[in-house]
Amino acid sequence: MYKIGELAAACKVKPDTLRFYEKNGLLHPANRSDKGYRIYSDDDAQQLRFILRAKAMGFSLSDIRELLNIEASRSDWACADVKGMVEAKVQELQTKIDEMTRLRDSLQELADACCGGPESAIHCSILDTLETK
Amino acid sequence: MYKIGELAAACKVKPDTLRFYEKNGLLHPANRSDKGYRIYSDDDAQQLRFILRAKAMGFSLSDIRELLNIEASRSDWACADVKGMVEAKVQELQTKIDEMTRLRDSLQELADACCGGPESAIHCSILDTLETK
DNA sequence: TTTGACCTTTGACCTAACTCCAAGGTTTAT
DNA sequence: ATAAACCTTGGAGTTAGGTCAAAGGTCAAA
Ligand SMILES: [Zn+2]
Ligand SMILES: [Zn+2]
Ligand SMILES: [Zn+2]
Ligand SMILES: [Zn+2]
Repeated sequence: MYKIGELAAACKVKPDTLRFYEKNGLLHPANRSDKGYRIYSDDDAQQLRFILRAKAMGFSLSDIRELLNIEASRSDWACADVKGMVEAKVQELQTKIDEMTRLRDSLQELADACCGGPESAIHCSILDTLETK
Repeated sequence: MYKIGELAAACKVKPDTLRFYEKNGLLHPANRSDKGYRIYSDDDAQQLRFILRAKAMGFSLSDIRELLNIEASRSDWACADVKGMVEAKVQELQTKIDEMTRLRDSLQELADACCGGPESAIHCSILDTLETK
């Protein structure tokens, strides 16, 4: 059984983060002390670690809420459901990667065309390109 | 000379966007009509196109403010300054791309380990992995 | 007993880049 | 002349994931 500061320290997050997760339906402490302090169980601690691991894998908090629902009653779901979520996330990331790669290449091309020298930018091809596409 | 709605339509943005750019020091209309309407000149229109092109290349509005400063007095800057900005942006994008690629690969690995079948997720390796790293 | 480290709640603030709304004045078309 | 379509300002709301501050209650050690 942990008080909020203890669990937060153990998982290297701030107490406010745990309150935020609670407000957003991700982690409710098992109970409260008679004075109203949040008391977290070992199961809660494990669930927090689940949340943090999923976050580190790139899932949003709303993805994680879904994953926790599935985890809470695994037998109601199929592997296909879970794998589908993960693959959708892969696709989402891939789309962003592609877009950023495209931007990076355009910028690199822009940079390559500029002499990069110490003289005045009056003739700078980068500015020229931005000025008149 | 354009009223705000005309310039906005010509560049496919909303009037509110132009007001936002003005408030943020990116584009001030050349003058105002006697009744207070914003009046944009052709130079303003060109500057807006500069802004939109730079945005499409991935520059933030604060980057663009800097680019506009340079553009406004090109002779005070060197090509090296401009090229440096662009290369910093390339590096910034590259860092994000690398991070997202790492995430994508981890997720793909997670997905590959799951059978993805229609049976119950009780044995799902994805959930197992998230539960106990 | 008193200090200091905890805990509680409510609610504001942060970044980025808009987007929308309300209440009112102006211009344009019919 | 009047209605639609425009313009003005100020200020609030959006998304995501927290982070902080204020005002007060609680607990442990010296
Ligand atoms: Zn040069
Ligand atoms: Zn140059
Ligand atoms: Zn399976
Ligand atoms: Zn599975």
